[in-house]
Formats: sequence, structure tokens, C-alpha cells
Amino acid sequence: MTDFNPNASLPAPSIPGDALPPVEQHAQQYATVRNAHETELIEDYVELIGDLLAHRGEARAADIANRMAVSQATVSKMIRRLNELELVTSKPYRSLFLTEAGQKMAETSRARHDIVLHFLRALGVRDATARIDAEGMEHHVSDETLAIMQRFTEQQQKS
Amino acid sequence: MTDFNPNASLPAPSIPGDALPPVEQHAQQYATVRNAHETELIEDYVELIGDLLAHRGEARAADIANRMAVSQATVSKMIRRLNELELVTSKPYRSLFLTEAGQKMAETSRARHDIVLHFLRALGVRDATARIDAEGMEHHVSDETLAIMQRFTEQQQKS
DNA sequence: CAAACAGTTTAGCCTTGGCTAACAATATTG
DNA sequence: CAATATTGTTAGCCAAGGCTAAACTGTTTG
Repeated sequence: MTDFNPNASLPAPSIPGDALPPVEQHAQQYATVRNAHETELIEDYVELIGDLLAHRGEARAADIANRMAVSQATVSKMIRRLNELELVTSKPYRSLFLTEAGQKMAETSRARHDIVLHFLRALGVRDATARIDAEGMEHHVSDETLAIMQRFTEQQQKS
Repeated sequence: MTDFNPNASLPAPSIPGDALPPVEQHAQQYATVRNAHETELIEDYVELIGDLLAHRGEARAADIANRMAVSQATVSKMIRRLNELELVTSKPYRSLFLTEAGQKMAETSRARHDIVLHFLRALGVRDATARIDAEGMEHHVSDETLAIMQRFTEQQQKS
């Protein structure tokens, strides 16, 4: 460590208490995030398919492509994966449907999503912003935090 | 739409107000998330490098690999990208340093991260959980929400 | 000061999740 | 009912972000 350090001055360790977490814990944080990323897209698809079925009665690849702002080819490929994972059933040129497992996942995702969305609104975030943030955040909120968010929202509504 | 619909009954549209958002808005949500994903890892690296420099005086590939729970090869490849993006400077086999742009990004990320972390703690989330959640959430929280979180945390501390 | 160890880089592989272009099937409509 | 429009699929491309194995550099130490 005899290197000249051009960053030596800033950013200064703002708060002494904010030292680096121990390596194992730090590693755990990143690993958890990476893990979430793997399932996140799958969940988004399943959740959207569930919503389309609930609100429209059918879920077509074209709708998904439009709503996700993604090409139909991408959706088609993804549907194959969802099939392999046994989350959806699909006949070519027909609406998609969710398997048992798919429905369970859709409900869980939807519930998560709603809790986060309602929480953000209860906090005072504008609706459009809340929707965007919720979409990104939902996969990274632990059950513990989720429970707290729900409680907060309920309390807010009472007053 | 003459298909038999095995999912017709559930999940029922729980709240009438929770209809699907208009296509453009919906698409915007997903696009924003996809966009965040592209920069997210970069920001994590830069933020971590900044932290290592601040707390340890140097940032070596091996430390990053350990803290991110990722192979050194992966870090090495990533550092090449960060170099191309002119966020870090590196001489082979020497500690990394941040460029101007890198420092700015590190500070912004750090600030974001801290706001989310302190907010979660103020909400009542346990420290270990808050750290994990913050790591995942930080890239998906809009400036608007961030401001609200900060205000909330301050209020909480006053009482 | 040579050998061993630690740290770094490179090469080459894999999967994911995008894309476009070309083709195939279904639906709509003149 | 044929032509056209819409929708879905396939093939083949790309970049990102992982990995292991092997080669190389630098440091430490017997």
C-alpha cells in the first residue's frame, strides 16, 4: 500500500458508525439481490398473466408484449420458459393459463406488489411514482419489512 | 375468446379500483425497472469501491470479490467495463481509484443507500434485514420517494 | 534470492433476456 | 372465400454477468 491515493480525501467516512459490514454479511446482501434478480422477471410475467386473466379473461402474448414494452419474440421465448417451469399452460395461438403453481405465484406477487404500492401511497408518494417504484421494489422487500409496511398502511388509514 | 378458462374464478379482481393501468403507463413501469437493472450493478461496484477507499484506503479486486461473493475473474472483467466507462482508473496489479465521474456516482449511490437504510430502520425493520432490503431497493426508489423517506426518518428521530 | 503463496488477468464457456427478420397460423373483412 | 391484417413462432444475433482453469505478476519468507 505505497500507492498514491488520489481519492484519499473524499468521500470522508461520514459517520464513524457506518463502517463496512463484516465480509460475510456484506456478501450475503449482494447474494440476496442477485438471487432476487433471477426470479424477478419470472414473477413479473406470472403476475401480469394473472392480472390479465382476472381483468380481461384472457392473456395473449401480444398483450404481454405491449404491456411490458418488449418484442413478441421475447415474450414467446419467455413463455416457453414458463412452460418448462410448469407455471403456465399454453396452446399455440391460444390464451395462456396459469397452473396451480403459477396461480400461487401470481397471488403472492400480487399481494406483495399491492402492499408496497399502498404503503408508498400512504407515505405520500404520488400515484404514478408509487406505481413505478413499487414495480421495482417489490422483489427486494423482505417478509419482515412487508409486514411492517402493511401495518403502517393500516394505521395510516385509520387516522 | 371462446376458450375454456380454467382460471376464470381466481384471483378475483379484489378491488375494483385496482384495474390494470393504461398500457403506456404499464409499459413505462417495466421499462423503468429494466433500465435500472442495467446501471444497478455498475453502481454497486462503484459504491463499494468508494467505500473501500474511504474505509480502507485501497480497493483491490480480491476485496471486491470477497464482499460481493463473486469470483475474481468476474471482478476483473467488470473492472475492465468500469474502465471503459471511465468510472475508475486502474493499473494492473494495483489498487483501483475512482475518476471524477466515479466519485460522483459513488457519492450519489451512497447517499441513496443511506437514506433507504435509515428509513427502514426508522420504520422498525431489524438492522440485518434493513441492510439486505436496502441493497436491493436502493436502485428502484425515485427521487420523490427518497425525499419522503428522508423527511420521515428525520421526523422519527425528533420524537 | 529462490520458492511458495497471494493476487490478477485472460481465455473460453454458459445462461438470460433482449433484438430483428422471416415465416406460419389465425382472424377479419371486402 | 380470398386477401389482408394480426398474432405467434422460429432462427440467429448480441451484450451482460456469472463460472472454472490456466497463466502471469508481485510479495513474502525460509
